[in-house]
Amino acid sequence: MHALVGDAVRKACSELFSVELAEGQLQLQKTRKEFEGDITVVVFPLTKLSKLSPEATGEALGKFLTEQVAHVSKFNVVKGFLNLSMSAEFWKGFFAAALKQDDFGFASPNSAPHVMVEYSSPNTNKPLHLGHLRNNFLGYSVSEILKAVGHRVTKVQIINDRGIHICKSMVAWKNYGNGETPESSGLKGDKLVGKYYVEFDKAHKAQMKALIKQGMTEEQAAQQTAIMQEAQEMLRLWEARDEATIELWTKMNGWVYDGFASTYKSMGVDFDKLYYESNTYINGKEEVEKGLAAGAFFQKEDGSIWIDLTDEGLDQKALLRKDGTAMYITQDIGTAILRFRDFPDLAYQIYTVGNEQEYHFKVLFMILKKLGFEKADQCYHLSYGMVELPEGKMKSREGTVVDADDLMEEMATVAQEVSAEQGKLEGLPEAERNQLFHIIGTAALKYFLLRVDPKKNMLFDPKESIDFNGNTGPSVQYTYVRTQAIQRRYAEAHPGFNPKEANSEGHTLSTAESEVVAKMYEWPAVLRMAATTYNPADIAHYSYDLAKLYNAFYQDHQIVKETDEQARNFRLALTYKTGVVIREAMRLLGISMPDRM
RNA sequence: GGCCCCGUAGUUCAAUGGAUAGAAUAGAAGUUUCCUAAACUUUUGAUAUGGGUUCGAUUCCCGUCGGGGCUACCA
Repeated sequence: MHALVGDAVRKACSELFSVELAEGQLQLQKTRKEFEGDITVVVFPLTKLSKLSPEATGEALGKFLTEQVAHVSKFNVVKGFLNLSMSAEFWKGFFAAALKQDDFGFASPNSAPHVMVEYSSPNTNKPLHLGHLRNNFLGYSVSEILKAVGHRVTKVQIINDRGIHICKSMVAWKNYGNGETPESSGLKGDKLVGKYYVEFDKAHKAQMKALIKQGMTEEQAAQQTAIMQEAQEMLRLWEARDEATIELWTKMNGWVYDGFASTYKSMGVDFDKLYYESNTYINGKEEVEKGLAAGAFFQKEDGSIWIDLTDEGLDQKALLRKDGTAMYITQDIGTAILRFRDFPDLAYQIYTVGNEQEYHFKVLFMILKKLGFEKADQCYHLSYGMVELPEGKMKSREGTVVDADDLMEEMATVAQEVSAEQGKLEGLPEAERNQLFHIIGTAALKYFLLRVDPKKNMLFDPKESIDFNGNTGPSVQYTYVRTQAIQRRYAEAHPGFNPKEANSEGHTLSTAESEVVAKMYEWPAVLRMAATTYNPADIAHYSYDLAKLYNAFYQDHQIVKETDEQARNFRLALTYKTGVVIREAMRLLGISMPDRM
């Protein structure tokens, strides 16, 4: 429609005003719903060419377009806006074509370049929390959206399994754990390890207090506590491959992975390949050595290796410690290069990481460039905002962290309560019901987190449970369930009915019907936009809009009971296709559709 | 201190420089002898502030005020 009208307006301008439109002078937008029409030409930019008032220019264009262009049936001019209406045949023709196209809106698989999407990337010393949920849902959804527009996608995560943080948990477990295991305690593995991370912090704080009393400054004390020294010693032992340390490390990380696996399963996300920092940090060290030899980096007297980014307006940045051990950024250098080596056809990679690390990635990409890495420009930081609580940022020390498992479970409970209130699902076996509650609960959560522009910070209030009414996941699910229920009902009396084949040639579309069709028409463009901006929120909003229009249509149209065969066939087809588009759109958000609820 | 991001109905979110700033929720008023009311209909209510650019600014530029983040030989 845009292309059709765009070309026509260009032609009109050259014939009416004898000028060629420059890029940017042609402005087309969807007509606002207060006005009559489907597509609007913004006339202001054209007045300079036409040398007429905005109104007169609009009238002239409108007259030309309705007379000369097929499918443009009517026009009206309001101020400087030319509203064009497409003909009924245009909408019916579009719907008939879309109906038969099972992959309507989607590009064919592997028709676009191979991309890698990194997300999740947890530390292995504590359980996943609300921030990880936004990260995982976003990364998973962006991957699905990229696949939908034809990319081959490899989903990965880098597991931060190495470093002082895990050593802290290890020391605390060794000192205070009495051999406790997930089996003996009944705790999920990641929760158990997280518990000892907190234990470490407690002991460390207590020891600091004592040292400060003896006259040390806070900074000194933080370095000097016995337990901190022990953790640092453990890190040294780990890098030296000390057998007992590696054994403990392997065991505790194993517990964490078991815990994560169950959380990921509950979230409905997965990965094609895992990278472990404990492997990639070695590559990073090698790359840093190479860079030093090539003169990209420099070494300080104490032996530490740095990069000078002051020319770029940034600071100097350490890349390797004086004792030669790797830092966070060291392994990131190695990982980036390793990934392109693992997948030679990789066009680019996307890092789904919070916006507090924007500086880190800016520096990382600059380092890669200085190293002469040819794919340095093919790395993109998909930066997303934090999830804030009413009292501000989540802080594990203050116990204000919202745990991922707890939250998902709570959402399922709310789903159960809502369902019970309305007396639904009573005949269903318990296992099936619980599965439904999980599907509905996670839908509410995913939609809540994905409907917001990823770049923006957002607020979550744990005291107010996430809504199930209005612009929410369950509400969209409900509409889908409605489309399925109607089709089931019709099939009872008419087995073998195929909405794709049913004849509705003679049916004239009502306003509500054509609004649903017009919204459906937008789907391919919405999907492309979401893919180019890495923004699942576009898809969430679209799904809700479509569901809302369908519900309005449903409200005052008979479907199964409609006596006119052509009208009934059309409405059944519309119901079928709306269901398909909603299901596919929500699938791209990682939200699955129940058959009933 | 320096750098970056954000201030939109009571609240949570929308709005490629375009029309009368949209939704949801909360508040008010309605709709179930008819395919599931997690729905539908009506209604109240907002661009922090002062300038500038523009035919036109929530959007772009500058200042002020407010909020957040980064600025480790932590990850």
